[in-house]
Amino acid sequence: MSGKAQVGGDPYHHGDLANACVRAALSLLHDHGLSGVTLREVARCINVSRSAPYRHFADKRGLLAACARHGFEQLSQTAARLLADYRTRDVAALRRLLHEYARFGAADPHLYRLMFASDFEVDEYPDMTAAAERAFYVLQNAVISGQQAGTLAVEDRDGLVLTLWSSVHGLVSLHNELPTCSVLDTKALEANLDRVLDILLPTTVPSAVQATA
Amino acid sequence: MSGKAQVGGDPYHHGDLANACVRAALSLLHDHGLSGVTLREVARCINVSRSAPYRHFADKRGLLAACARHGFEQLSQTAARLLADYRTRDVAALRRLLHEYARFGAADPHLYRLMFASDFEVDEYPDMTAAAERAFYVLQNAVISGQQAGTLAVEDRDGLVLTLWSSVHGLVSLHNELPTCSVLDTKALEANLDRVLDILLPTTVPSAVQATA
DNA sequence: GTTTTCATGTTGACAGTGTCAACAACGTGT
DNA sequence: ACACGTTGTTGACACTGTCAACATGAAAAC
Repeated sequence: MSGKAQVGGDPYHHGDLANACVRAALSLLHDHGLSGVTLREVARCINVSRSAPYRHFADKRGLLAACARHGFEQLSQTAARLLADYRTRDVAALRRLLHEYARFGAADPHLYRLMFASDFEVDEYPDMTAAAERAFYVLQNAVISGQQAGTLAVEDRDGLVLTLWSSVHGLVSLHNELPTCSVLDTKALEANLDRVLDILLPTTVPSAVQATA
Repeated sequence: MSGKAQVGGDPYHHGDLANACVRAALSLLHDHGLSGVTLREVARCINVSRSAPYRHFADKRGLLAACARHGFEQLSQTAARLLADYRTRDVAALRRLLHEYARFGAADPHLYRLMFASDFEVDEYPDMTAAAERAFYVLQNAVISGQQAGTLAVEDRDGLVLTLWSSVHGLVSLHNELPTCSVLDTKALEANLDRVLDILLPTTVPSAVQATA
């Protein structure tokens, strides 16, 4: 039960092979795309034989699912930290959150694609799905808080959550996959995100702009 | 120069191998996903030797890009036909178009993913990119027409196009990739699309009902 | 009509991959 | 001290993308 965490002396029994595999796979994914992620290359990166990962993952898809899960957890943690830092719960906070989401998606397009466009079956990796669900809860709560703070007024609140998430996800996806498409207008991702949010979150400003003013 | 179109007698010289490859690949993609699309299997489907496709496509990616291109062309043709059938150019026509887009994306999730989430490089397949651009043009024109008809009033018109497309694309993507996600509320794709469009395209119905009135 | 040429299809071969069964090394409880 | 289970290794297999060398047949040149 001792968490020996690879002190370096033991060539056998790596100590933390599962996490090491995920880290190596994430690194390969970031640098060389999905086609660059090979079980054999992953093993090579961490100086382990080619089929060692099979003691920790059922197959290659299992490792990739673990990578996607890691991505979702990183996303929800980042978002939760951001929301914790800023105590205010108005539209400005929601916008900050969505910008953070966009930055996350743009920072590692290959990982983002793995998270949102790899053909995992519906109930194949419940851990991954749960992690994804947790990330969405953070966004949903931000919208609900914004509404309770009175700066968001909509009938179909869950519809707004759905719309916001679809829009931002779609925008990130388009920027990552078709960056030269004319509809993106050669603008940067966050500039376009602001255009989208200006339409989706009209600041109903006339009476009171309390947030940043 | 005779377009002999495979009369069946000639086992050699297929006659239309390039298109046959694309069709077979599309069929395999639809039925078995991307991992089921194999050059060897494609060749097998059309009774041709394994490396025959190399006379028509530089490599496997080339064939896949041709499939994606086919998808984009099908999309823009469907959309253009729809717009031609209905002569009206109001918000209702725009909604019909976006529903058609959603139906297209849901009809073949694997193809949709290939079109919007396969790591083709930016300038790698100009034909495919051009076909994609043409499809977007149809949508853009529908929005412009809707605006000219007076039923759409927005400041940033291109921003609205961007927002609509991001939303619908994102929604389709989420439905395809994470169909059980709670934010989708177990509703069908087109029901959720209506929720999104109710927010994005407030009907400002003939007489009154200013959205935030 | 013969011959040349060239696009198109075939076969053999190779390196690389995911995966598994059989084996080896190590930590651990008895 | 010793058996055992966990973890890592090696050999092997089927399959893949890809290419060079060869085969075929239709059209062009003569």
